[in-house]
Amino acid sequence: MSDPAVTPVQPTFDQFGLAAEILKAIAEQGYTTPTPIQAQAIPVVLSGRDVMGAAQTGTGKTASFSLPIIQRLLPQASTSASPARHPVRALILTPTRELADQVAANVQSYAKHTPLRSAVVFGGVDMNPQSAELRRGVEILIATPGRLLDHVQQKTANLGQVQILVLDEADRMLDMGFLPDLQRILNLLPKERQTLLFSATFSGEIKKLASTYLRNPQTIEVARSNSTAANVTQIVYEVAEGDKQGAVVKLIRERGLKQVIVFCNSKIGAGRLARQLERDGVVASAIHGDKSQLERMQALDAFKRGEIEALVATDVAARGLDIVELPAVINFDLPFNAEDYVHRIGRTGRAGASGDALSLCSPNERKQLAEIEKLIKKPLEVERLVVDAPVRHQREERERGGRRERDDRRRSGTFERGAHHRHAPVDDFFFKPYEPSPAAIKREEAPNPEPVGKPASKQPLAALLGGFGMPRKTTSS
DNA sequence: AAAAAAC
Repeated sequence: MSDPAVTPVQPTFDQFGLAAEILKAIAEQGYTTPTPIQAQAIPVVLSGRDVMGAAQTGTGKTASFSLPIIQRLLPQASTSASPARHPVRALILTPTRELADQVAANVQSYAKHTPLRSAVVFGGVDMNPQSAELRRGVEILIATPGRLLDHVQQKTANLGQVQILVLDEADRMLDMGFLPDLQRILNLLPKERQTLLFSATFSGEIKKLASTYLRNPQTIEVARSNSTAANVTQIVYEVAEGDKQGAVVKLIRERGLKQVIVFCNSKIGAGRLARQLERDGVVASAIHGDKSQLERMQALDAFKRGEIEALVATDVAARGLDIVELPAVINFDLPFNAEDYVHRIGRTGRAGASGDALSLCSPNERKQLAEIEKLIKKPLEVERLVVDAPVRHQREERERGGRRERDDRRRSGTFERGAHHRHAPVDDFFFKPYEPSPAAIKREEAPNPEPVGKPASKQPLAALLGGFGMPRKTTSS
């Protein structure tokens, strides 16, 4: 579908007629050439038209709306200190707090040579500093919906003069059940305004939202939706569920990964994996919705500063987060929602850099893998990954089934519970035969040896070669 | 099925 002829002269930021203060900030950020979405969106936003934008994160989407918004607000910018002279004129809504924070940092840097003021408000942190900042007056407000409505109720935010609204990651906001909040916010805004809607996909719901709240929008689409970047190498490793942790350590060590996000499907799983990685000598930290906002921000900052090797995350970090030049992401679990796969691996291979997306797939995740391949319209390369010293306790606990005590889960990861390890794992055939390496033998002699499991010879060779061909005994209905 | 987001 893409037309190779449409890559003419290198465009520059000068061509848009942006103010010198903005161009200066862009240059200071080290940007010279607009990305495709920027080249397309900036003129349209400057013209005042509504926009329906489809763009992956990592395509320069934030600048594509921030820069022209700043330009459009600039002529009205007041240097007056009076808060009344600084009503909210542009409102940017995002689904997650981290994304709000990040967009705000970008806006701040683009507007730093202008008199425009920006602020960010989101939940999980003290409202008072936010209220104080809002009272001082801001032209550009970045927010998550819930906290914004809170401020509206407290009368610290007045949306009556908003001229430009941005709905960033709109599909995500709908997924997260923000529609009622969005509707309430939209009803507070002037009808006469410019609305920019960005979404990874144009689902029926998104189209409905757009037809209700956008006026004659210009559609902008860069890179087909649901596609994955060509510069990202995707590998799927088939691995038994209980060996995933060992597999992560192995991948990090073998590939010498200094900065990697490891995605898990559950908050408990993410917390547990982070602790286990730490025990294996990987500097790791978890980020998920049960962590306090402070912990979340600290983990993210430490990761960005390179103080953490592995950031173990739920899908709170799947979208929008921009960590420069992330060399790799690992999917510890395959996401339930195939679209989330695209978002997760969008964390690597940013802005032309190459990246690796490494996914662990256990036998019971075959269906998810198939869904992903269907969505991205290409088969994924599947390799076997042999883990020398499998850590089996997790799987055993799970497969012991009903006998599990309620808080087993929380304490899993403790090796000391030897009595619980007497059952042989049932799905060892997955990557057998098991040939212990010297390191594995050493570990077998360690204080709490794991049973190695049923001899592999009992399993048909086809199971080994075919890998995913074996049906898994269902453990529940 | 799980995650996210206001107090």
